[in-house]
Amino acid sequence: MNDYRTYLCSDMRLEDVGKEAKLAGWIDTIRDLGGVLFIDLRDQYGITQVVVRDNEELVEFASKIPIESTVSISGVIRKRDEETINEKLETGLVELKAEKIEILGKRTKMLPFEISESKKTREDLRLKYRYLDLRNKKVLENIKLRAQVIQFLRMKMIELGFLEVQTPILTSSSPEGARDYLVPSRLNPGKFYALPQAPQQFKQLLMVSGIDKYFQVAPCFRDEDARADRSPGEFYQLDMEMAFAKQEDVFNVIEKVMYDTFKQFSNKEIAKYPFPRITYKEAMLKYGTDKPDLRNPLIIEDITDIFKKLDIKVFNGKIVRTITVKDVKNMPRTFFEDMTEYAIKDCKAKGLAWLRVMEDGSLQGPIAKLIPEKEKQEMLERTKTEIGDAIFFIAEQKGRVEELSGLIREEAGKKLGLIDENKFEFCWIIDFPMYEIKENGELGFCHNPFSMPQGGIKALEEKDKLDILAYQYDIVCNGIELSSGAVRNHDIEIMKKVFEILGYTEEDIKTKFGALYEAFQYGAPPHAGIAPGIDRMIMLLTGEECIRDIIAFPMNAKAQDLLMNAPGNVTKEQLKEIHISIDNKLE
RNA sequence: GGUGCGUUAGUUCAGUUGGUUAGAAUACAUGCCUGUCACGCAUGGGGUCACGGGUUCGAGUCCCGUACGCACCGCCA
Repeated sequence: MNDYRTYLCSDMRLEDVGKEAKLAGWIDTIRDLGGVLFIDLRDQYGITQVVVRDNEELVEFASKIPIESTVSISGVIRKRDEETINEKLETGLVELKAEKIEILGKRTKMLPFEISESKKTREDLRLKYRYLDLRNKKVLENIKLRAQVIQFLRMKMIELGFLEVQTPILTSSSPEGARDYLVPSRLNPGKFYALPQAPQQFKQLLMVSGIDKYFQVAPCFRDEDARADRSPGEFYQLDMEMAFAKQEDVFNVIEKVMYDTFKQFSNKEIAKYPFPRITYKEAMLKYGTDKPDLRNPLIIEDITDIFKKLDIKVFNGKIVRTITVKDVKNMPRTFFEDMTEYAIKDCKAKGLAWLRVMEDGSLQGPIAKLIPEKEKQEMLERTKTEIGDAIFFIAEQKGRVEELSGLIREEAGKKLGLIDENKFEFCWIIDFPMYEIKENGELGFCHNPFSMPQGGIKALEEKDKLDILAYQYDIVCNGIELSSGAVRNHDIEIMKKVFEILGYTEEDIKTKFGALYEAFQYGAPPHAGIAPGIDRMIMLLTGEECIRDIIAFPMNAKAQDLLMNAPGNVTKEQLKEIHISIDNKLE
């Protein structure tokens, strides 16, 4: 290959025995046995054992090289003896007998942590020395997988006829929900660019331009707080949009891409597409969430009507939902007590009623005696509860009842071991409402204002506002929301009406979405799209629970880059140039 | 902005009811060892117990505050 190496550390095989060779890499370990010593030499691709012997001077020299230094070692490839073969290594049948060792980059400082143990090390330290953390094979594997996944996604999208178009990073602030990152403009004093929260408006404008199928591995920027599965600051989406397309057209593309990608990079079982389509309303009722984990077989039922006929204090005036757990006759009473404690402590519920159906058909549990025989039978039948099963009861106000029953469903599924970790279960959540009542009691958009309302102008004029649905959908996998998407509203008249309902004028639309508003008056195609989160896909594929583990140079929870010291201070001159002065009170 | 948990050797951790010289593993240094592969063995150096205050005869240990870290809530096309 070149002066440093003629082989990679993963490549030597039996057929190479006898050849002169040169390897370059990092010293992973040195095993010094006195007269002979072994070096495990590591590069991105693998590890090869180097043996140093029969040369006192070279052995002495090698034994003093600090591990994690970079070296170039030349010698002859030899076959390992039968009893010294290492089956754990790809290169384990051979080794390089060193004749010359050259130190290329000596490690002169003490390592802040052991490379092989870096995943167990304090996170801020790992991030500060990320380049060392990335020497760890397991950490590197995630970054390699990420590269492969992104390459595969690109290839798939191109195969399906999509065109990758890059959209600006320096753009204007958009009223899309999250906080913007702002960038001051030197040439335009007092004015600011914003980094895109998503290329939403650009991709819709591309549709108006005549781009038929757009996609982009798109960086997105949002100034919001982090979570374990949410990187602060920046993240990537597989952004896509299709002209002359409806909801099902988007589904067909994404189902193929998701299925193929997950099939390609995971051994877990994936249900073949079409993925189940679940309406928002049904999801909230049956799973208590708009991002259900379908690996969990438990289903929530509504039996409010049965309790309406009775007069039981804790249920009166409440919506009553149940979760039937099958075959729990051998579960100890503590299971039910633990569930109740979970509901009260972790979910801030007032309580959690439950009933179990005993061998003789009798009911046991805190509310067993309060329910008359007729209603008992009706309840068991409706919830398909049989001997050996049990029911949990969730009684709450609307809104809260969904949330709480969703949490109970999730916890019961976990506790009973019902969740198959070897599966990916995708689904679509469809028919999101167009509007919802916000916390301040006012009507607002449920998702985003770009979505096309179902039923058009007619529905907007005639229907109860809260009953109006949008062509708005989410794709969910194992309880994780990968993305939202929508059929967009490309009709100015409908758009005006949509905003008018919330009290916005045409002027407001012009101010907020000027470019789109204008463009849609020059012949816009109906279009639809979606933007699955790439980071979350990779988390699912790697099984990592922390988003930082699948990003090469992640920021910490406070959106700081500990390696590069960002955000950092700038000089007065720099500030002056961009017409910014810092409020002294902040310093 | 709020809540919870945490902070002891370079690193990962232990440290009993508050008790006298704060330990282990690993890393590091030195030495021994000719077939190891997480080599082994021996010896050694290494500590502002996060910081500040308080209680106490005595604080790594109990209390209060601060800082930092992580998780969660709020927030999040």
